[in-house]
Amino acid sequence: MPRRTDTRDRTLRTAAELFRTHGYHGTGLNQVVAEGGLPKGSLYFHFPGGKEQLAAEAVGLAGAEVCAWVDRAFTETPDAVGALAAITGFLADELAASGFRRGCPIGTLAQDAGDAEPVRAACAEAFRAWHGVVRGHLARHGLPDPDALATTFLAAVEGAQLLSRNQRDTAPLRAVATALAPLLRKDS
Amino acid sequence: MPRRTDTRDRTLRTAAELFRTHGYHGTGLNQVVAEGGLPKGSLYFHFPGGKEQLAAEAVGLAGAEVCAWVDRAFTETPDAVGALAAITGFLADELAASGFRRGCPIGTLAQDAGDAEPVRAACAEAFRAWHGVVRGHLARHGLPDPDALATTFLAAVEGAQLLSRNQRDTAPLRAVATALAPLLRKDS
DNA sequence: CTCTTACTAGACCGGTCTGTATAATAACCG
DNA sequence: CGGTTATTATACAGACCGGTCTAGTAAGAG
Repeated sequence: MPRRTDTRDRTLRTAAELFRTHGYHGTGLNQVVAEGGLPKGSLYFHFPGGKEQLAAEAVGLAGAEVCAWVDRAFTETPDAVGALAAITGFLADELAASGFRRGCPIGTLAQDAGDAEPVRAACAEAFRAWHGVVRGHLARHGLPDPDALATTFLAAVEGAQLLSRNQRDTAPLRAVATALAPLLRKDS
Repeated sequence: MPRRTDTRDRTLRTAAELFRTHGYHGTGLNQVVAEGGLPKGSLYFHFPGGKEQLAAEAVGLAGAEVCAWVDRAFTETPDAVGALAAITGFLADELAASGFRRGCPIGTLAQDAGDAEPVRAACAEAFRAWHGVVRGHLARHGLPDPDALATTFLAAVEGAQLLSRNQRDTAPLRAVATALAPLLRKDS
């Protein structure tokens, strides 16, 4: 039986947008419905698991998009330093454009939806996939200990987003891009 | 007029503990009162600014403690590499001991209390102070570009806490300690 | 003892939260 | 046409939210 409306998808995207801005507990389902002009009656039809399922699926969606986008950043630049610069640069632009309101769709939920196990698991899975992509590219460039390096890459980018958003200043993202560069050169 | 009870201080500590565990919106004031065995009637006597003031002051308190502790880590170790290892090691132990429940008292609130301006400002101030301490020590060790390096230090530690907590594994904190070390040696 | 001030008890407000009813509508299938 | 399934409308339950209010207790000052 094929789906006949796009309500489910629109719900997911509206929710993802609100979650990354206001966090898990800071976002109400009524808010999601209102913001997206969505039919309230169908919320628990499409997501019988309630808010937790909604958030978990939103994280899954965002995670896949981030992975694809990071992968593209690495393939479209000659080396890892360029990829890092592209990634932090894009994040900085996006952050500033939103008035420093929208955070990372995964990191934000990872912080305050830790008690909702399905959401936590979805975030962990997204981070794992993201880490795998970065590690693969670092290894391809012949960098030493790509596993720990990829983890540090992720942590620094995630932390820099946090700092930049909180301080309403893209400086942390830019600082990470420059300070981390030496680790991403072959001769380090 | 001197204070006659320690209620205010106990409220602050209970709130800080709950906030770093469940986040800003995930923590209710009734919960704070119940958890700490605190007099509900006096909540708005001590904190007329309500939840926002409570959270902002809790962040201030935690921020000062973190600063002092980081400063000690740097003075008690011969070089920056040792300090980073001590810091991440302690954080990993503390995190694991709490069953991966308690996050950074500043970072957690910075994520999901961004709309509560006083709380956001308190977090920004705490990060600023923390950054100042680290930058000072890195400069003292003669490291180049201590400002950006300190920012990266902070971002990586904060991000690693996020990852470790979410994945219920101290590996990210340990990975950051090893991968970031080359940047903290004089001959880098 | 009296008075002032610091503090607490605990009920209560309107509002919002997630989640659940029941029933209506709308499309496809035979 | 009838029947099945997909989807939505709407009202509401029950709990909890942050915050306010009034009344009162108790400790120090004079």
